[in-house]
Amino acid sequence: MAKRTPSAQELHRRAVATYVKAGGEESVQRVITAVQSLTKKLDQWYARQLVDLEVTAGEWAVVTSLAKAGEALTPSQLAELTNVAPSSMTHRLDKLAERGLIERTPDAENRTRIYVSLTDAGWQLFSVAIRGSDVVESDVLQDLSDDERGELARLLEVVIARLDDIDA
Amino acid sequence: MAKRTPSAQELHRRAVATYVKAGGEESVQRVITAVQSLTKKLDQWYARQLVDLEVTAGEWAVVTSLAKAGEALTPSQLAELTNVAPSSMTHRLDKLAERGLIERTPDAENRTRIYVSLTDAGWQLFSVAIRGSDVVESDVLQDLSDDERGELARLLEVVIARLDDIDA
DNA sequence: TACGAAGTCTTCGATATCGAAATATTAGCA
DNA sequence: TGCTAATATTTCGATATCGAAGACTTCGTA
Repeated sequence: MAKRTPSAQELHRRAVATYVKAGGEESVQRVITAVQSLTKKLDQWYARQLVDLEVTAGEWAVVTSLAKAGEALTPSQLAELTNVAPSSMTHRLDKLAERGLIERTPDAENRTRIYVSLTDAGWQLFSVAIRGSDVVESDVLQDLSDDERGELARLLEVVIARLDDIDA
Repeated sequence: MAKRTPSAQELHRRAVATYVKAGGEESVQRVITAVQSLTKKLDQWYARQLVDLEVTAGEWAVVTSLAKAGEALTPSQLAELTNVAPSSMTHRLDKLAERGLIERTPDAENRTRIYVSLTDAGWQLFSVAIRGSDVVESDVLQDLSDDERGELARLLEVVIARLDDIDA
């Protein structure tokens, strides 16, 4: 390769500069860009871990959504939560059901509706994957003290509290 | 729908609790989960904006990568940057070239290599989209003071500086 | 120079995703 | 009740993506 790959830090600086030049506000772009770069890098690591578990990113999104919800969800809700078309969910659930990770239960009260829930095997897969990724995530945050982590989390949570009020 | 959709804040709390229960560390999961939820929500908004511009998320990833790089990139580099298989990039670039947003230039020194660059139309599209999304992003951060935005950016940049040293 | 290994992009067949239409059920209301 | 609209899932055809293999070029080294 002709040029050495620039550091993540350098890429971040360039990205912010580019967005500002294109008309973005600096104080906004510094935050948003940082969040995006972090997610992109994390996604690359998750992708590798998922290969080992023989689960696609889309299937994993379904498993985590169910785990986080703590209750059964419908295919449409899962499609919304995982940013995918409802029609795509059908096949995805088929594959997950084949592997015994989820199960579909018809709603007795509304026969157009189906509830999807994690099986024990699904929970087990979730737990194994989380413990694996927690190791990497821990490494990523190693330069932040406990106080700084708390402050970072607090600031992000302020932003999250605002999310529902926008657009609608 | 049977139950009201829970707030983003409530979803975040549940998510952290779930990850901790599955074996994750709380100070880590509070941060990582917050970053993920924020990105997911942003992605949903970007998706709508991109529909208006008649660009897919994958095509947009190529445009931003080129804009941020500030120089021509090869298809492999673009595939790496946008988390996609190299073979998928071929067709994506075909579509972008058809629309006149990018152009391919063979490398004179190494004939196996092709350089991809943004056309003027490509830059223009980028600029329009950034100015549009900056509005939403500004709204998202409206509850943070300038000092808080600076602190949030600083903390995230500390994390980013660590990214390259992990895994390799 | 010669030749095998490595690098880069594309092609190919299989699979996943999308948006629109089809199917079926439920809700609202005259 | 009966009719229309809304809701929820699936089916279908077109397109996008993937991993493996192919075609070509360059590199390393004897």
